[in-house]
Amino acid sequence: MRFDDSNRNAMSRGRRSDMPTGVATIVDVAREADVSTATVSRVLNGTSGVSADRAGRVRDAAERLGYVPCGSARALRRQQATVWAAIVPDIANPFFTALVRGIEDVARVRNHRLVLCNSDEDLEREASYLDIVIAERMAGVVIAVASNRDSSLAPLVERGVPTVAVDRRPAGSRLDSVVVDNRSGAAEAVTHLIASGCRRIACISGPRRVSTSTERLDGYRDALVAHGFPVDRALVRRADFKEDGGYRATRSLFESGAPPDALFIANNPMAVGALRALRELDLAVPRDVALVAFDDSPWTTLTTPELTVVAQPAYEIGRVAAELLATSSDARPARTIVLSPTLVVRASSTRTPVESRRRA
Amino acid sequence: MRFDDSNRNAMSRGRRSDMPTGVATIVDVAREADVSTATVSRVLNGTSGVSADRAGRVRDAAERLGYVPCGSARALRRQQATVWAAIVPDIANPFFTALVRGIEDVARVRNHRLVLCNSDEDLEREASYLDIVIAERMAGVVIAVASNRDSSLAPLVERGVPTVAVDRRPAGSRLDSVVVDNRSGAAEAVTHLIASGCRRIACISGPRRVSTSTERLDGYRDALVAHGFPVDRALVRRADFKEDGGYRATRSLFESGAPPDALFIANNPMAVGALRALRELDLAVPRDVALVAFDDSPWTTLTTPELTVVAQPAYEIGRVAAELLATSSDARPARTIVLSPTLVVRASSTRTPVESRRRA
DNA sequence: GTGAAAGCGCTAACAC
DNA sequence: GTGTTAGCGCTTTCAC
Repeated sequence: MRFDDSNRNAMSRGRRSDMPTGVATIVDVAREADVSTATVSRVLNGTSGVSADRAGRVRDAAERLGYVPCGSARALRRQQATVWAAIVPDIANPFFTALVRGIEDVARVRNHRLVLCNSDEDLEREASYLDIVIAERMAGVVIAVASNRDSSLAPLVERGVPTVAVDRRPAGSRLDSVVVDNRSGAAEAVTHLIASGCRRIACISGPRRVSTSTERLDGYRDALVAHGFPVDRALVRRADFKEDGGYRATRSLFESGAPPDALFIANNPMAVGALRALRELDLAVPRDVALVAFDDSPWTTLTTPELTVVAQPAYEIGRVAAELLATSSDARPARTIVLSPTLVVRASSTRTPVESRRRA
Repeated sequence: MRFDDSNRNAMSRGRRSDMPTGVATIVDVAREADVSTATVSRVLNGTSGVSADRAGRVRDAAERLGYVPCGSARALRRQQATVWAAIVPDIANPFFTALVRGIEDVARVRNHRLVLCNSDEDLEREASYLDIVIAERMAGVVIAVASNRDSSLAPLVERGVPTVAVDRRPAGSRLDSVVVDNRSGAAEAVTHLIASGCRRIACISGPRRVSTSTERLDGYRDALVAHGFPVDRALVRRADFKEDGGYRATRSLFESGAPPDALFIANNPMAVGALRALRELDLAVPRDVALVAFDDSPWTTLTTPELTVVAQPAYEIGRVAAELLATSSDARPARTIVLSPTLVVRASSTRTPVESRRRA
């Protein structure tokens, strides 16, 4: 079949006129500009070596027909898409949205499209998105894994898909990654609670399968041990990093015989749940319970009292990860970049001596 | 070139063994299973008419090679991808994340992929995402437009891309859409403020180009007029639907000669900014200023006082929109589905008579 | 039931 | 500079 005997284009170009009604292809543009498809391709891809006259005609024709090159055909031919994927476990968590903004901004500058995928902390959904990444031959992935162990990044690595891990560090894979020093951040938070006079500090951490959970819990223990406090298993809860998990963990802590006088909560959504529980239990912060949570967010200064948090440089994590992605190559060895969190002390954790010790 | 003289596959299959190291194609699977590519395709697409024996061999081979069909090639051939796009103006706004969750859940059931795009209320970014939708020949779009007028959905419509508008209603296009009754919701909120004894009710709305801004402002005016209040232009601000805009509008309202005694704020991020401003100005809610905001979110019950809001059924909007998208066809006429918002009265707007009228 | 082969829209050799 | 042409990997007639 030759271009000129194709009747496809009669259809794709509307009934009577030259108005682009269907989908214009490169062939339509070529015919409209009276050049070859190669020339069209060259003009539209900025390849040099086309006369100004013809280039102008091509651009006009493309404009007139509302031509948008077909991404699939292009990707198929080039064996490479320009799309990046960001896979995060919770799109409603401000930490991850800020992180995504960081990726986005780099992607735009680098001329990459970014699509966002929400794994919802679910391995199956994550796997299905990883399949898409492979199927669409995407140009790169930034991922906060749903699990350090089971997240099967292996297929990506095997196929040489540039991949950067953020926030959570997948076990055993030699990948570029950008994380924060969770352990120190947590230790600093708990040390601060100790300094505020808290004695029974509870920790609500996340699921075992996620590195940040474990590291933040380790930091909590470090601080207790460093100050000669016992590490009481009854004061530790593993929740799911979601609001309801934080709520239930908090209730369970206070419904036990010996309630805590402080809460260290390992992420933002769980802090929302915890605060809800404390309201219901009619417990005042910081008088009855002091509180420090991981991750800052827009609303943490709107509560009464304002929340003390371990703030992560979320936007920066995303930005750095995307830069790493943009410059990734088999040549250079995998890098792990560790950024530092910052303890932001506000009213929820500062207790005057006279106020404390209400409960033994 | 025939299949068997292709040396591409030698490369794509690793150095020595059958281990899938590069990217396996349908040809690899066909060879491995000793069938034709047509048969592989039939098996993997569930087309009937393949013997159990061969089907089994194909599945085994695909499994063994870690074969993932190439989305571009498939889309190119089928002239249709299965991907849906959701384009929203602010990914950090809980309203939109909830809405996206609604879309996601339907997409999964309907076997569509969903990618998320953040237009950031920016027409240029929105346009660039619309280009992608066209370039990738996506199967459908749910969009909350950045502007009713200028959002150029026309290319989508011309090309017959199934499109559903949510939250904001694009002017003049005959599209399926799912919105809430903003005007009534706003009127109800303002009526409630009036009933609480507020006299100088200010409104912080969004940009002119967005329908929700105008509708919520109209509702505000409706309520004032209905109760014989003057509509004072000095009490109306147009901000940008973002936190800083809410902050600045609030400061400007209170730095004017005659400050309001109540604030009606047209979305959630601006409410964050407003609350921040009120804190700085040392104004107490609801004593000095009563407050009602559009959109509920996880933190609205964590502030002191809790926030009175006009809650939208965000998840439901997304769900309905996606159902509309799934069942869209040229055959049926465009539908507009209007859902109802709910006024949730909390402490930020309820003022005891004795407390009010501090300022004339 | 099964395979051969055409061709989706594009880019990149390769010819001229 | 410009055009011709061979496929990228897949689905889908069309023959058998």
